[in-house]
Amino acid sequence: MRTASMTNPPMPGKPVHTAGGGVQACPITPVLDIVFSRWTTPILWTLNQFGRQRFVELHRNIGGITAKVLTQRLRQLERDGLVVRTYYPEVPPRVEYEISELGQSLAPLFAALTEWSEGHLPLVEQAREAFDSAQG
Amino acid sequence: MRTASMTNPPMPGKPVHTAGGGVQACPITPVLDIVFSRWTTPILWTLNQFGRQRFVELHRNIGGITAKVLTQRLRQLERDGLVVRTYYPEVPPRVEYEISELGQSLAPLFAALTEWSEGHLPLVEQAREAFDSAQG
DNA sequence: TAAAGTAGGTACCTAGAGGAAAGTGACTGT
DNA sequence: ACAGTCACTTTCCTCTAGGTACCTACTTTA
Repeated sequence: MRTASMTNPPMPGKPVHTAGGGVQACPITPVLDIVFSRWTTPILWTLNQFGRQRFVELHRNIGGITAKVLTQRLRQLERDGLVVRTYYPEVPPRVEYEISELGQSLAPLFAALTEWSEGHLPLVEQAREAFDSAQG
Repeated sequence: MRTASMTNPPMPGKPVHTAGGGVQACPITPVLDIVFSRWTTPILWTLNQFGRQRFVELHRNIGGITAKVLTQRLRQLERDGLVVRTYYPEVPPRVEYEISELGQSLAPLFAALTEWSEGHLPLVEQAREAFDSAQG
């Protein structure tokens, strides 16, 4: 019975890490919804890595995402100021996406995550095998 | 019509950032499923911040999460080696959770995310307002 | 006798994100 | 005349993560 949230209904398909009425002292949950929700990270990473791209290029480069969801996520990222969309009213229409300055400020975070991944993902895999062989 | 994945069905409720058949060159997606999926971040952050806690303490400190999901996420984090669970077979049973050494290696990442959040979340909020007032 | 606390387990159900596929509009090439 | 391209948009449908509710076993307290 939560009252309808007063914050931004306009954008559809917003993922929500923070559930109903949590006090959430955790300061990094808001970032998750913006940067690390489903599909946003591959999009930002691809744009940051390969630079300005058209819609279909991006679609091919990411792989597995549907056009509908890609559009949704790009709108969301544009609204959040992380991605810049440029529309050329030519005929076949052309749209190009690039990462914004604000989006580029995420680069160190991505680098840190990649580094952690390289160093510690094998340990996670080890832990899983140990856990699974210990339990039935 | 994807063939049933051969990787770990044992653990229920695994969130999946990487969809069906993506090539995913993006190197940080695996980390998202482990560390930054729903509820795992608040759990890890709370354990890292306030240290070893019992189940109900954790439940109260996080807020908004149900006992069932908290149990699921804690099992998953234990399996991944990020959290250590200690069971005391006393008569009101007692269980204590603490962050593991591997989990502590995430602390710099959390700090970096918090720092980014403090510096750039206001800009995201600005961008949203600008976008919303530009569009109808 | 009954409730409360502790750490969950289990069964059922719903909301909503995300997938598949078809439509759109304006023009170009054959 | 008709197909094709691009960047969506729309409709329909499925799947499942997560919520609600109820259960365990044991002891202490009212």
